Amino acid sequence: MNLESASPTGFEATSGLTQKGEQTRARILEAALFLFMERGYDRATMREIARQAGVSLGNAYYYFRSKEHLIQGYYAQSHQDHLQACRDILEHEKNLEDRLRKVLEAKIVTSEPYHQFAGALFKTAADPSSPLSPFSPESQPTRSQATQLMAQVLDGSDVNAPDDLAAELPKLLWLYLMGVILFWIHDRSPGCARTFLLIEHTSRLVAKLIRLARNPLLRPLTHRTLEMLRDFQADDRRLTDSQDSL
Amino acid sequence: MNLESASPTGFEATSGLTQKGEQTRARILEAALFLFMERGYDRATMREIARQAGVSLGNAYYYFRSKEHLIQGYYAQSHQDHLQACRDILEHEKNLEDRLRKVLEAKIVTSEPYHQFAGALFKTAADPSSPLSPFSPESQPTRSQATQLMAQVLDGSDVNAPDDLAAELPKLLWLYLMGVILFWIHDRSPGCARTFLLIEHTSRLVAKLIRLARNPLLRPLTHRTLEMLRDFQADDRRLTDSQDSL
DNA sequence: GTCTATAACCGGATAGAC
DNA sequence: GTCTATCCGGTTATAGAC
Repeated sequence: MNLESASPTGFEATSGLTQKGEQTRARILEAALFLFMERGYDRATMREIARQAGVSLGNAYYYFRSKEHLIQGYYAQSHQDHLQACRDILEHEKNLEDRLRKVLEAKIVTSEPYHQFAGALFKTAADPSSPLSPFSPESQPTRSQATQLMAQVLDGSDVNAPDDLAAELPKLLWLYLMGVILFWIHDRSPGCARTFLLIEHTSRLVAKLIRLARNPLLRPLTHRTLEMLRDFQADDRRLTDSQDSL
Repeated sequence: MNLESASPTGFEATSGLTQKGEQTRARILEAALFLFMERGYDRATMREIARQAGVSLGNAYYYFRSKEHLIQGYYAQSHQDHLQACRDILEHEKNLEDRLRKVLEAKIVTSEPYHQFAGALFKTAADPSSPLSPFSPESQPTRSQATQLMAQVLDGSDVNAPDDLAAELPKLLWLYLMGVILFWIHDRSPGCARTFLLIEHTSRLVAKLIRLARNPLLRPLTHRTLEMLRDFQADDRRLTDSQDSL
C-alpha cells in the first residue's frame, strides 16, 4: 500500500529528493492518511502526524508545504484504486448503462473508507484558489486521467454517439462524476444508499440521453449545447499541454 | 445597509436578545462584513473585527459561535439584494427564457462586490458538516426563500409545465442556480464574462427543455426523472417543517 | 546542498471572573 | 453581557547536523 516506490535510477528528476528523503516523505504521507482515516482530517493534527511518522513537526513541513498538500496523496491513491476496480468491468461489460453505473459505483465503493474525512477534504478542494481544486492546473494530470477512464467507458460500449458529441462526452461524464461525488460527500444515509440510488437512476438517464442524441428532434438542442461547450473551452487551452506520468 | 432592524416590540422572540444585545450583535456583523469586503475573509481576523466593532474578542464569540457564523449575515443580505433587483424583471418580463436569464444575471450582478471573498466563503460552505452549507438544516429558511423566487419565475411566465414537473421545478431551478454560482466562484475572467455566457446559453437550454417536457417522446424520460427526485425527497421531510421569518 | 529539529508566531476558539 | 487570560494547532524562522 505504498504510494511512492523509490525508483532505483541514479537521479530523481520528479522529486529532487534523495532516497532517504523519499522514504521520509512516504512515511509522513502514510502516517497522515492513517490518521485522517482514524480520526478525520480536522482532528488529525500536524504534530501528531509528525510524531506518528517519527519526525519533527518542522520536518513534516519540509516535505509538505501545508496540511492540505497531504491530501494530494489521497487523490492519487483513490484514482489508482478506482482504476483497479474498473479493470474487470471495462473488459466484460458492454451495455453502456451497466458500464457507466458500475464504474461510478466502483468509485464510491473504493472511496468509502475515506467518506468521513472526504467532507473536510472537499472543503479545501472547493476553494478555487487552492491547488487541490479539481479544476486547478495542479490537478490537470489527475483530471485528465479520470477523463480518459470515461473515454474508455464509452469506447468499449454498445453505443456509438455522433462524432461531435463523442468528442466532448468524456469531459462531460467526468463532470457528471464530480457531481455524483459532491452528492456522496453530503450523503449521510446508511451505507450511502442514496448515492447508489442516485447512480442507478442518473446513469440510466444519462445513457438514455446519449442514445437519444441521434434523434432528429433533439439534434438542434444537442448541437447548440455542444457549441456552448466549445465556446467555454476556447480559453482553457493554456492548460491542456504537457502531462505528467504521475 | 443595516441587516438588523431592532423590532420595537416588547419581546424578542426570534433572537432572545435585549435591545442592547441586538445592537452589539449588529455592530459586530457590520464590522465583519466591512472587513471581509475590505481585505477578504481569511485576512480579516476575529480580533480585528472585535476591535472595529468596539468589543472584546470574547464578546464577539458570545454573539457568533464561530467566524463562519458571521457569513450568515452575508447570505441574508445577498438574497435581499437579489429580490430587490428581481422585482422589475418578474413584473414586466413574460418570456420564460428572458425571465430566467435576467434573474440569474441579477444574482451575479448583485453578488459581484463579494466575488473576491466568495471563494473563501464557499470553502467553508462546501463542508457538509458546516451549518453554512446551502444544504444544511440551518440554511433551510434561506433555501426555501430562494426556491420561492424560482417558483415566481415560472408562475409568471408564458410556459405551463406539466403538473408533475411543475411541482419539482422550483427546487430544480434552485439547484441550477447553485451550479451557476459554483461556476461564478471559479470564474476569473474579466467582468465574469464567462459566467454571463454560461447563463445566456444554459438558461435558453433549460427553458427549452421545460417547453419540450410536454412532448410525448420525452414524457417517459421526464416521468422517470421525476420519480427519482421524489424518491430522494422522501427522507428529507424531517427538515421541511417550521420556518423562521429571517 | 540536503535534511532535521527546536522555538517561536499568529489567529481561531474557550474558560471563567466580573 | 462583557472582559481577560489562556489553550490549541497550523505555520514559519532559523539554526544546526549529515
